[in-house]
Amino acid sequence: MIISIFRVNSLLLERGDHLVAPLQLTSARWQVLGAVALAATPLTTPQIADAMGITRQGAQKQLNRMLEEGLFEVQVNPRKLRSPMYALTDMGREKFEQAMQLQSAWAANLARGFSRADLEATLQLMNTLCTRLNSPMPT
Amino acid sequence: MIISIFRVNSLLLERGDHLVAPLQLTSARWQVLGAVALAATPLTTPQIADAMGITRQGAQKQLNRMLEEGLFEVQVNPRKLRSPMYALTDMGREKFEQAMQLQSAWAANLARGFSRADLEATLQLMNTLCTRLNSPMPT
DNA sequence: TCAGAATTGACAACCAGTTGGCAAATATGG
DNA sequence: CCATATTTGCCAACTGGTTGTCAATTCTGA
Repeated sequence: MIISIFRVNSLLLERGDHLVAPLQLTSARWQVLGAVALAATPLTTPQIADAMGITRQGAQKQLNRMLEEGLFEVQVNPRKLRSPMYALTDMGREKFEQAMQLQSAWAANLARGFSRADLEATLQLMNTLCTRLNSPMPT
Repeated sequence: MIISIFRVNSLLLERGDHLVAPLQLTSARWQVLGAVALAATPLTTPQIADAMGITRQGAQKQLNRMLEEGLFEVQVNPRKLRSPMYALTDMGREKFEQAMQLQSAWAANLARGFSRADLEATLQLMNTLCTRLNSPMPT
């Protein structure tokens, strides 16, 4: 099953890349957009990294590039001058909307034939694996 | 659920790396070992890449390094001089055995509390996703 | 208050994988 | 048999992500 997960993961990334390529996006950028779009307030780099489950440096790379591309704008964080908060620009919001639209058709097609219960059972198993993989950290 | 899969995947890789680090392995090398160990006969680079679901260049990189480390040996392919076949050395076989031993305890712990049916249902869903992600290739 | 700890951004080096180009070897069809 | 197409190995550049280091900022507690 682990190997299946590897396989599905790499296929999802590959197909996801193709899906959003017309929008000048990649899976990675799309995830960053999503992290900020779904948050109630602008986020700092470390918060975005946490939300994505990657390191802050990895998130920073994408952020810096997407800043230049005009998808994000920084808001000075009054409490922490070192750590600006990132918010979507109108352009960024629009990109995300477009991506979500493509994605919903794609996901619906992938999920066809599975019941809600099937999907939820799988999701729950995944989440359990997540917590188990996180908890015992025998450094 | 897609995001959960991303999360589980990255955690599995990270933990897998830690698991086999004492053996001077990484998840990637371990997968290459597995591809060859589980095959009936020695494999060529493209076959290994296919088995792993990566490109031949990616597989080649690992193979070249693991050749130097003595985990693999090449057998001249009588039909195709350009494309040697890779077989495990005794050392390579031993490494793989050690990794499998570590892995079985790890996997059992991850899977605790789930019934065989749960796991098989999830596996089947994953495999279905694999085939759906593979089939419609609107280049 | 202020010394030490933790957070954060920037930078560089690295890993795993991809793409693309090239040349050599192999396969295929007329 | 031979021209052409495919497979294959190698090389280089790139992407996304990691680790490590450094310096600047912020937080904490005595």
